[in-house]
Amino acid sequence: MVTLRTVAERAGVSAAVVSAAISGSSSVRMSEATRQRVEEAIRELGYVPNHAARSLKTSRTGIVATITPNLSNPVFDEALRGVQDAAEAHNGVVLISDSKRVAPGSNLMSRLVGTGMADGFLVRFLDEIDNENIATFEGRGVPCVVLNGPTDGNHICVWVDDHEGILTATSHLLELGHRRIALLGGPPSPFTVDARGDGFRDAFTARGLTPPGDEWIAHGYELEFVRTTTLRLMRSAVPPTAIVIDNIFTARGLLAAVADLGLRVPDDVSVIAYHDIPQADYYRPALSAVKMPLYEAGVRGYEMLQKMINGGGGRSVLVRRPGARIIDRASTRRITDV
Amino acid sequence: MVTLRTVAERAGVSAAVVSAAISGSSSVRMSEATRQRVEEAIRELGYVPNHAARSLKTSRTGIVATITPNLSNPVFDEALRGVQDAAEAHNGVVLISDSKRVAPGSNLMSRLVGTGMADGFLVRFLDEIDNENIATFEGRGVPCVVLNGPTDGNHICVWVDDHEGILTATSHLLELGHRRIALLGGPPSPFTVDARGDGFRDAFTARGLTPPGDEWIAHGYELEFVRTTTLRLMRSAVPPTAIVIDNIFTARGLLAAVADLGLRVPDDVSVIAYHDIPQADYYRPALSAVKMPLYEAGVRGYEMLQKMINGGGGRSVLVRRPGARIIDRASTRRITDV
DNA sequence: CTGAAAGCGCTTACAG
DNA sequence: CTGAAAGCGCTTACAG
Repeated sequence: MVTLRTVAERAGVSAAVVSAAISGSSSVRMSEATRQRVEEAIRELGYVPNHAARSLKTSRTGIVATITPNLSNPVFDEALRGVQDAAEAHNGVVLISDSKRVAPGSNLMSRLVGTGMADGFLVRFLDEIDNENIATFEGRGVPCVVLNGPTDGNHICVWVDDHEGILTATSHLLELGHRRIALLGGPPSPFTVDARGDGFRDAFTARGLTPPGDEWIAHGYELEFVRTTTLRLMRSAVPPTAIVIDNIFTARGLLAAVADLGLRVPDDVSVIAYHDIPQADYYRPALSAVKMPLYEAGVRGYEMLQKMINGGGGRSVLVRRPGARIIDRASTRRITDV
Repeated sequence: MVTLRTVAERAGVSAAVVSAAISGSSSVRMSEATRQRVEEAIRELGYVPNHAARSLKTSRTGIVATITPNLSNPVFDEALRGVQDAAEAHNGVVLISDSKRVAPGSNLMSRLVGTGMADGFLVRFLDEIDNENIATFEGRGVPCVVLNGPTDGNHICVWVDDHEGILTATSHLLELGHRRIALLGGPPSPFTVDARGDGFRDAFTARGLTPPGDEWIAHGYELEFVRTTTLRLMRSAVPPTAIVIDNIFTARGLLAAVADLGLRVPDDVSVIAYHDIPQADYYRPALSAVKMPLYEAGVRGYEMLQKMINGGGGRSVLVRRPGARIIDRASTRRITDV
């Protein structure tokens, strides 16, 4: 194995000089000629610093762990891309874990927390398990940023503005003439304030309209829940003419139900999905969606976590730039009379 | 910070005893009473061994890195679940990376390789970039197992039997009476032997039938490629009555093209997808698919990698248990005359 | 401008 | 059955 020592000997300098040449430490200065010699030796030997030794000494790993409920849900993928790009820019590495495996008290959890394997955690908040995990991190003083959590709660959260997002989606439908609109899906809110429901209702009240009652708002995240709820909604005496579905991944459950009833989108129901994914173009009809700054939230989450790792205080933030944007495809239509 | 020393002092023993109590090393023996005392001290202090110190000493991290082209492709998700479960069983941790970021010569690549951040790599093989990455690992003597590679090539590969899988899908269509069948999608084969194409053709020849010509076989992995190819195929003078699509994720491109032509599945074309995902139930029509032992391949890949990490020689293997299985949903139909 | 020394928190022969 | 010592490969004051 090639170590610092090997390089130092080859270059005819001490280990301290090699170390400084690599990390650019200011406490050790050297001539340009020396630096050149060291760099040449590094190249010739193919030297790479040992990660374990480095982090033992510095108490930093450069690794940030993300914990997310469902790896193959493409909605989180975009936020994750932001996290990864930010990490790359900071010379960091991202360790991705599935929260089903990082249950509180699990083997993996205890290996991750407190061993110094990672400098901090980015947790996608969805349900009670995540909540317990977050508490575990915070209880041990491990830096932790929550993605998709309430910014007015007890944790440091970074996410997009769900209120604005759902309001934008709903407003789009209202402007197309729809009045009988349902809000479907989205995780059962673990927060005191239900940002999604409020956004939905506020779109109506801002226009002087009475928002639909609670029977038009359903919370749940499973495809099967979305499917059966859509069935119930569309079979009711006065069915909705449009549905806001959170999110585009679970929209498949809605689409299946509509097809099973022999109905068509957008002829019989308009559909707009919360969050956008590239594949939406390939749905038939292509799904209209509201695009949120998920990528930006990922970047911001990483940066906030770094700040906390470096001893700075964390602060919850709602990422609002760029704002919610309608990506109009083919699943909504204008209606004149109902 | 609570260290080994703190625990040793609390328990009134030396550091060596604490270390042995934790790792079960056989070189140090102790009385049951002593072990109890140590364990109590560990519990009281909430001690967790420092990962960096441990791996510096042992040259093992317990971390395995997986590199995969597309995190949100649900097909790989199942293999990844296998990898993660196997890791959990071995007290290991899985670090997941996106291969678009681990480009050869990239920052991330050089941080991952040779620094000892991970003990070994599991690389999902798809294109030229992955190929270069694999070469980099092997060139540096870093243990590496390739998922989805050719078992008769130069690398240590673990994957499922694509020949059997596509043969099973094709046979299913043949048994339903189809003769004009196309094979669509799948990565352009980087291998000398095209297992998928062979499986397709062998299904015909095994029945004494002449397999379709090359114009009925298309290789490509992008949704757009699948869409335009389907368009071309279905618009030809004598279109196929059935299509085998590799894989179920790119099937969306096919479905979009069929819908755009005003055709219906399975009335106008039967469709069977290679690889199965839970969401297939929610496609309309629900997509029939061939389920492969992807989970098992993930487990096996992890285990093979561990063997290599421990100095054992690796060996390419095709995971064949359980064998390819048809999950019959609603996208294929029997035809009597064409 | 450069080198020698201490030490990060562990594990593992080795000595008693 | 238990303890003292060396050392994994780095970084960082500190001394020259």
